[in-house]
Amino acid sequence: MPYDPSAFPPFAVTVDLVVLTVRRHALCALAVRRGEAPFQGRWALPGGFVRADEDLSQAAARELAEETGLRAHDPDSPAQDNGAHLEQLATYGDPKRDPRMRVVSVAHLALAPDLPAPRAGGDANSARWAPVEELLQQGGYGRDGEQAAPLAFDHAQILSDGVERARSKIEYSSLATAFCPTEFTVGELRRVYEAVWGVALDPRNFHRKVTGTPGFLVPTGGTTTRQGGRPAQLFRAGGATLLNPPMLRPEV
Amino acid sequence: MPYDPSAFPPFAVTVDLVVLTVRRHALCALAVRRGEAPFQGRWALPGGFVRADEDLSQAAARELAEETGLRAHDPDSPAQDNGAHLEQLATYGDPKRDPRMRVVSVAHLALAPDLPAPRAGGDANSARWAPVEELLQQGGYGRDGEQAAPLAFDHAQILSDGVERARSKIEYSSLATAFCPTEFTVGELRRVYEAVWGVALDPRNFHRKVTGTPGFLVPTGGTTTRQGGRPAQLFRAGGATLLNPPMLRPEV
DNA sequence: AGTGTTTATCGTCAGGCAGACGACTATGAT
DNA sequence: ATCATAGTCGTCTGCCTGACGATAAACACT
Repeated sequence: MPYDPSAFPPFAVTVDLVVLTVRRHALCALAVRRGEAPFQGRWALPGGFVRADEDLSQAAARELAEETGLRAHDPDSPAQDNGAHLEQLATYGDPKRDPRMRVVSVAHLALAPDLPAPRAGGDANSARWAPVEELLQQGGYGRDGEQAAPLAFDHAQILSDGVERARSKIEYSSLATAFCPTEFTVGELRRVYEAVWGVALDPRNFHRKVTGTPGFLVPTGGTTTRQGGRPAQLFRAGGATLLNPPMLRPEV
Repeated sequence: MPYDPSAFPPFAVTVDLVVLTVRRHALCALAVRRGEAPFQGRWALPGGFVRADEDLSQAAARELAEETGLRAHDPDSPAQDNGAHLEQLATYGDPKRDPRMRVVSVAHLALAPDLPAPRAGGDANSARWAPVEELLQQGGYGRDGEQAAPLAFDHAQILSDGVERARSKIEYSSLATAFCPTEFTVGELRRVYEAVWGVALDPRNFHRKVTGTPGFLVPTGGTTTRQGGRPAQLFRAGGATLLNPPMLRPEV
């Protein structure tokens, strides 16, 4: 059977980003305000079309840089620089997910340390970090008394999937360090786990666990008191990516 | 900015399937022989174009049924009928992955019990179950002395990712039962783990573990001697999908 | 200077689970 | 009858975790 270009329907392909960070003890996601129909004025996940000569991961990295200024890690290289972790999440292709046309969106998950205010084309009003609970709740009112309209398109589902991926992945990998600055303390890392999982962890058992896992943390020699209290040792992320045995998420 | 249909490049979107099963103590994948260029005559993963009115999971289920006759489970329903497990794996969109045009492929992973010979349009010579090692090795010769040419396109990468997903997922979920018929013995389930992981497991510890995990296995009351030796109890898959604590894959 | 507060860090102890492995049971094959 | 094969039940030991006590080192008060 010869190749027939009319044998398949054309699609638009986009990348959407779930960019997560931890701010003020809460798991937050980057949201942008839509300036055009459909869903004009509603919050959405950042994203855009994949270009003709671009790989999917390249498109995701480009969108991430445009929205946050972050460079993405190559997932295969050691996590040494200050870039964000970026990985493919899932692909969403319901025929009705975009009322204009057939769009397949390849969602990606990015984890970033706490950043300064987002810059979206210089318009501070069109992008923000919002707690994921606020973005995912149906109805109700957000922190500023603003009506919490649901996210545009199927972005609530995408965000929910991304959060669940992050929650499970910090169990068995060292990914939680992607939420931390280059140097961090055990307590700061513990507060990441507490924010992402929404639970309280025992500081003593947590300290024993993370410092006892080979390759997870590397002491830098320095200390800090930026959290108050007794000075804490500073660490960098070690080379290990898989934690064995994993961190255990407390029961419900 | 108004909606501009020329603002994005058109893509073809396909689904490719990694269909795994366990045959003769080996993890096998379904491969089809390509009848047309490019890669004519080479083995490839089954797959096809997503239709204009179809969701991605629908397209994957349709392709699975066309290739194997299996109906796919709804991933949210209990695994009671004899359908196969089907889940989205990852999406591959390198601009050069198909020399003809820009194709984005949404790969799916299917796990099936041992099946009769595959039927691909009635042509028994164009589809087969092959051990994944054989499909993934570069060069060398397969079981029948046939030159083991690499899989077409980037299908070796897709297959490799699918196998890795299956290997890790049977650790913390009850998915290994998807490789078994409706009723199975503990020994048969253990041989599934051994084939997928490529290791030997202690039959006594394995028996203690799986029968002691609540909701994993439900005894049917029957017994069988189809494996020889002492009659073994028959079980069905229980309702539990997540195993906590997980099965532990032995160290390398 | 002393006291309280906060955070970090070390230790102890009991319970649970996994790996190693012995022992016994119930079939079919020779 | 004996053997080979597979299944099932126990035991023991070591490791890890959760629960918690205790100490250390900073800062903010008074």
